[in-house]
Amino acid sequence: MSDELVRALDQAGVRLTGPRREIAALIAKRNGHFTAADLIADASKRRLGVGRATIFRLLDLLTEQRLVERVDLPDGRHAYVPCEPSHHHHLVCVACGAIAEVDDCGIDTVTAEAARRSGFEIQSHRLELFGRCPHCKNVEPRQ
Amino acid sequence: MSDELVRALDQAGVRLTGPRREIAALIAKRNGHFTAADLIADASKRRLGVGRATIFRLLDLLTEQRLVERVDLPDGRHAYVPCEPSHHHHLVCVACGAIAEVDDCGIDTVTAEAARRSGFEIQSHRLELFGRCPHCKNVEPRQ
DNA sequence: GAGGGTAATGATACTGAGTATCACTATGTG
DNA sequence: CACATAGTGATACTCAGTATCATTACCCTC
Repeated sequence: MSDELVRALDQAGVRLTGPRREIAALIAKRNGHFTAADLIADASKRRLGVGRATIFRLLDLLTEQRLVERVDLPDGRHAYVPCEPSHHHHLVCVACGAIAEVDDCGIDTVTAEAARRSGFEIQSHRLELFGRCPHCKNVEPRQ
Repeated sequence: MSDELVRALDQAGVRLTGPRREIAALIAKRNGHFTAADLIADASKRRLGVGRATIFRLLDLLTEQRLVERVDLPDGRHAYVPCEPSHHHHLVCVACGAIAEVDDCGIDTVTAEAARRSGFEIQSHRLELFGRCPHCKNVEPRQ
């Protein structure tokens, strides 16, 4: 649950404050991606006295620590995904918001080929896959 | 030049208005990516009487027609890139902003593999590569 | 070429995400 | 326990993008 995030924050050498624990719990309670607005809504719904600014600050911190990654949804919104701090890519379910992680199965050959053709020196890349997760695929077979 | 964009707009069955021609010229004059804010600044610098709303509207229209594509920069900003209306990916030079297009050299095998492992049904994907273009690679060899 | 229906425009005001500031609070170290 | 200071929430702000609406100008028809 949220323990994992809290533990990681502790190791990062930052203070373990009440608001941070509460926000971590909110994040743990969501599965899949969420937006900053989601967390702000959650917090105000439960009347935690947590300020908007604190939520944005924690998201920045978590992103810096690579405990969370920012994903740009196809519609341009920014979402966050709690994840392993290693390099990988995300599969986003457009129906329910579930997220799966994939390690780079073969992407390196693609980037190498692109570099060869273009003459660019590639430093980083971002691959995002959008579709339907196993569950949603069956529930609404097509749409 | 901007003729290409204007011609494409004509074919799309929309009106070829003065503001649209002027914005198309601004886009043509930039090479590589640009943000909406760039165009707004250009327009106000030249005292074209073009409103902000019109610029956003034309960007939407161009995006719809696939004459321009939106790229999410690593820092979260939204940029636009004039490009061919076929499916492809972008190489973005982080130093000068130049853009190169690459067709999907092998990405399909990657998405197929990811789908197999995760059970997702993949509908679309987005691959963005960031690095240094051949010119910038040589000018400042490392940084 | 003129007339007219209507797509497009620009001004204005609005929304909503994210940031800056700053006095106050609470954490964890010594 | 005391204290330095990281962290907080309230507030106000900026900036991208959208909605509205009266006015303008395209371009189709004649």
